[in-house]
Amino acid sequence: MVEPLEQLHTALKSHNQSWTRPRQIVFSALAGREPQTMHEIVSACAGQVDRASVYRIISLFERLGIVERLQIGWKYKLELSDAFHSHHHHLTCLSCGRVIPFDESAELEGHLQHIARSKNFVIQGHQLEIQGLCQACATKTAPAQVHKKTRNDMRPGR
Amino acid sequence: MVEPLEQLHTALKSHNQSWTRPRQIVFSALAGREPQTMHEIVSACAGQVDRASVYRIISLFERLGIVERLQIGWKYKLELSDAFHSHHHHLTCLSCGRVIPFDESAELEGHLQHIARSKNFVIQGHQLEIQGLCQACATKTAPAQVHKKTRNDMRPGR
DNA sequence: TTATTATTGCAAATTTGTCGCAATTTATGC
DNA sequence: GCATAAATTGCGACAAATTTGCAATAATAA
Repeated sequence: MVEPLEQLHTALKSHNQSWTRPRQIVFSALAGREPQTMHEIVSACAGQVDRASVYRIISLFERLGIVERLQIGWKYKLELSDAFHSHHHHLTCLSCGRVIPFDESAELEGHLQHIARSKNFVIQGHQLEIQGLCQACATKTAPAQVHKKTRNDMRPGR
Repeated sequence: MVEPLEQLHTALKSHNQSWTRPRQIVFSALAGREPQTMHEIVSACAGQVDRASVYRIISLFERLGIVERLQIGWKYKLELSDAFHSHHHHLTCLSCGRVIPFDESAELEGHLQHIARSKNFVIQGHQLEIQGLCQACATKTAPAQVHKKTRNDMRPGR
């Protein structure tokens, strides 16, 4: 198995991008973890990489296809992309916020191609996100309800 | 066909939520239009509903499943959800930004259920977004490239 | 209507994301 | 290696987006 940092090095080099310390640090903060919010990444790099640089680096990584952002309810999170993980999607629990990755089937892939063709559309990427309740929450929680008394000037569920 | 506002009334009532003027206005700003940015919605309600209230109302609508947000490149947009439209997804052109809606097939739906079951997950909703090039752009545009000299402290996307 | 409870508007505070520019690091060619 | 050119960072200042507290106002229930 290839070292993740090696892979980053290769990826940067192949795009004529510099191999720098901050980029390694940001990458490491992402590697092998659950998708994270920008805030979490910035915190993880605190003292080592400036906030503005984290943004610039994440932005670069996105353009290079090294990281991908996914929408988790109201916020977004970032994770290393398929080249560094395997292509997958997520089941997000609306109750506890847990993110469960899953692989996509060949049939599903085929469907997308079929849909795109019918619209004369050339697919370059896709996201599939499913929300619901994980086993733990499904059993202990009654179906989510919005109660009258509930404060509602807060964001919808993670 | 049911009046959209009637439908909103029913939806709010069924959740024990108040039927208020600001909510009707925000709803109307959304009804029958393309997905919009928060900014566009706030502008559409200018003078009628305060910005903070628009945020609170959209947030409520999301929790009630009245609106859904979808990621368009770096930004997000909001649209009325399936109950007020029909259930569908989008093909987004990375070149011109056009959004092409499409319906999902029964098979696709079946796949999702199958995947969820294998993880003991109860589905409550899902999003499927596809990016690529629409017919017009696919024919006239060469595939995007990342160049060395390109400034990289700007956002990716389109 | 009146009393009670939820929702709004407003102003102010946070949070997030950007920008310019000098200081520092990488990459390159001896 | 070492000097030089080019790219990347850190910093401080901004700007935009989103949230909050609270008093005023509108909606609901009796």
